[in-house]
Amino acid sequence: MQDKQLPRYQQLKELIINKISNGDLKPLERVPSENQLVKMMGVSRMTANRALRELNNEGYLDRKAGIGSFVSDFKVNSHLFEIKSIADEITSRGSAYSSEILEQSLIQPSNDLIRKMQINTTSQIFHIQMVHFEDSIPIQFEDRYVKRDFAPDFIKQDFSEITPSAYLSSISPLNEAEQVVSAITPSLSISELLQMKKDKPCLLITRKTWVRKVLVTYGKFYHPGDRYELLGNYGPIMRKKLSNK
Amino acid sequence: MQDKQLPRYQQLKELIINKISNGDLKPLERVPSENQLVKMMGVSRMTANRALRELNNEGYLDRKAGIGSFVSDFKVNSHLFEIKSIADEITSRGSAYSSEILEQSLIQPSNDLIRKMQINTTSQIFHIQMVHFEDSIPIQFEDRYVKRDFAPDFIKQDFSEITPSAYLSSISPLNEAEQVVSAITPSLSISELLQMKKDKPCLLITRKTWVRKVLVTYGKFYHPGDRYELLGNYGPIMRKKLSNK
DNA sequence: TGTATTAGCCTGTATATACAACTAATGTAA
DNA sequence: TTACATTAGTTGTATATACAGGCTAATACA
Repeated sequence: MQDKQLPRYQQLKELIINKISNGDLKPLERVPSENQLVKMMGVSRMTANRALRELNNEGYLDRKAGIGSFVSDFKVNSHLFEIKSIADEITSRGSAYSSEILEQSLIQPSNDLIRKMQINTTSQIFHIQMVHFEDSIPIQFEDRYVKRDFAPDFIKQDFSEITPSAYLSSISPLNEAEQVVSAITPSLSISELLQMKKDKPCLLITRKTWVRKVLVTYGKFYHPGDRYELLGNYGPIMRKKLSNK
Repeated sequence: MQDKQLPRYQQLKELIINKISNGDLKPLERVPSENQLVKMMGVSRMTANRALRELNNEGYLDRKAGIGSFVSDFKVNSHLFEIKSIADEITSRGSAYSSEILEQSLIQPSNDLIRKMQINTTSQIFHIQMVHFEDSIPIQFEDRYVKRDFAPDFIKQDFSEITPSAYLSSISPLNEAEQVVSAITPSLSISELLQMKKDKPCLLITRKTWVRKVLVTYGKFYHPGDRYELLGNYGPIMRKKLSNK
């Protein structure tokens, strides 16, 4: 695909990111030190340093002088939060997660969708609609489209076991996203799905996600306004301190 | 304030950030090259390189091999968007900006505010309420509190000339923020201020901003749901390409 | 045994050096 | 004039080296 090779620090970074995202390296697990990378990978220490330092800045790792580098226990506050699965979010609050799937199909995209997803007319698109519950209370209605080439087995998945978001992340780390947040009055059908009172507002998140500059999913996520808030941190990543025990 | 001095690459970064934020360096303007910084500042090229490279990663600069480094014409999509002044946002859309100030005073904080702003009971806090208009249509109701020590002259400012957000940024670059976005049904008074129809939803942004780990402002920003959307980009910053002319 | 020291590993920073790739401007030859 | 080559300045990457400072565990010593 890409004819010229990436710089070595970038190769190092991707190697480590891949090990994190496929589970080879688990949160809080130790990652090779700079000097180990020097020996293992045949790079200079400064190159290893740059790779680890940037992964630290990007929130993948936690580093501490005198101790070492460790996979970050992130996904909570990180700038990657938008990729976080709603199920993780709910369970991390100590609540029970469940879901109900309304539709899961392969469709011919409408003209509107062709424009929004920047595809050609012959492409086929997966479509899923489901409701996510926190302690049996509906917290999100998900209406998502996924490019078929990116996730050819999307249709076979059991999304009561793994959320679409988590499944897509397992295929490849989603590394770019754009989201538009707005407040709307929901349509009657959505209002009923979310068990909302009449005329109550809805937080609508419209999100596009890219992998290597290629758009792979487009989704709308409706939340009851009185049951959901969207948290964002900006600036230097507020990272958990490493415990010293 | 801080007893031990910052590393040199960090000093370089802050020097340049300050020149950008106080207008010494304007968008698209050239910043000293790495070799110029070597001569001017007496650092090695790698140190200058690190400073400029990180400023590039953080969205402050645009760099191009063979050309140079330039102040980013950002504030549109950048991760710093939350600091952007609503006035800039409106004028950059080609609309006319105006505002109406409802209150501007020095108050004794309530217990609730003391908790939210992490202050002690003797502190005094500035309070401002105003409405921002786009082409004479209300687009935001701002309800903001500001620490007195951070901006002692806050009360004297004419915020029909400069928005509170822009004024605070001019004192010191705000480098950390947390915002919570929610959808609410506005109170009657806010609904009237924003000239909204009854039962229409409101996008509420609650934002805290820090300077060097110290919270300086706490504000609530109400937007009519049908007239405002919040855009966020995540992952590698999507930066405008430099034109080559 | 208990305590202090030391050795060794870790990250963090800083420098000097080198080469590659890109761009703009200049000089040169057809 | 035009086309091509050269040159100088820029960023991008990579290496080798050095020292500082944080932390841990082994060691030496009382």
